[in-house]
Amino acid sequence: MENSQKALVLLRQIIRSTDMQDKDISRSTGLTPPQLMVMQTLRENTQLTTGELAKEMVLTQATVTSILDRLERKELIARERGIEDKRKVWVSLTEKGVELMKGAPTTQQDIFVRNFEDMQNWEQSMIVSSLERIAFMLNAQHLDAAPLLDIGELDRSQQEYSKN
Amino acid sequence: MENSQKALVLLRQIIRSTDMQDKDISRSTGLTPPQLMVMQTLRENTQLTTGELAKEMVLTQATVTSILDRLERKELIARERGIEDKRKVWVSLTEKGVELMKGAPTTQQDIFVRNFEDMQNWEQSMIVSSLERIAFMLNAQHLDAAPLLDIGELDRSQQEYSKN
DNA sequence: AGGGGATAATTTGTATTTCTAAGTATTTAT
DNA sequence: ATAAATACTTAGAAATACAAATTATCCCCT
Repeated sequence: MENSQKALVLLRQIIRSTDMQDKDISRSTGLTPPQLMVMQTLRENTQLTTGELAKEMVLTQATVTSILDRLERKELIARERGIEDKRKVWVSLTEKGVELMKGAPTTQQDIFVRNFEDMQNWEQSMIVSSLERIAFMLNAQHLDAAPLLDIGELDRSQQEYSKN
Repeated sequence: MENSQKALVLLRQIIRSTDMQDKDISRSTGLTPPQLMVMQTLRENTQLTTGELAKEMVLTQATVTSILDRLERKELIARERGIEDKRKVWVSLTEKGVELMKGAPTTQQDIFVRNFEDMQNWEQSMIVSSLERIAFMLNAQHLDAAPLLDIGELDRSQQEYSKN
């Protein structure tokens, strides 16, 4: 098989694995995958606005608002109007939210780190630079391909998420 | 930063990029992301049963059934009762489905392949073996961690996707 | 042969995600 | 000071996702 095909297959495997892991964590925390993603993002950033969360998760603000509604009802996050800019809403984990995220969610990362650190240093470096290469390529690709794909939008017949 | 942390960050970037790409393709084909995933899976496998699709996509059969309903309504896939085992339902792309998948969806992969093939051979090999390593690790990890995470299920208070 | 359990898919019912469009409040720029 | 832009929410609708129940078929065992 071509190297490029191998890489594509492996990438799909990697994405599938992380997807399954996310579902494991979802189940063990009692959160849905999007809710979990909000929690994870907040764990790493302390405080974010609704808009920043939306951008980070590649979702619309409206979507994030509704996910936050549910997390707020469960008292896992708190919303706070901005003082300096009152349009903004700052979101952060509550005590309870921090507590929940202390359990299972870290486990997976810990296992990864442990396995990763068992490798020889040269291999770690090799992997990091490979991942850098791939990440860069894929990122550039998204930017390049978006305009290309828009050409196809002219004649699509069954458009609109909300109409299928 | 630690190598392991770098790797984690890069993996997240990679997943985010592919996620954005999928959304681009979704928009250009007029399919939702899950619908697209069914189509892509079928493009690679010619014929699959509902259950095989569900397993491949890490979803329940019920969910896949409802996605298939909509794709069938659009005449992009066809269902056919198994002959040798009548419980099974074989799913495949229709002419129209194949046609739709010929456009945009391949573009992204083509760009990837083109970029990948521009690299030196030694670098291609390096990346492939790095991805192999990561894919293997993550896969093993899912299997290892699942039982661990189940322990936490005993005292979870807000369980169940369908009750949040 | 023929019943009981397992398997494959669907149906049902409900919560959640996700989007677009419209609306509100606030800030910024002219 | 007013218009445009920004940040977020609300409203409404389609799609996704699950568990549980149902239907049909298969397979095994006595």
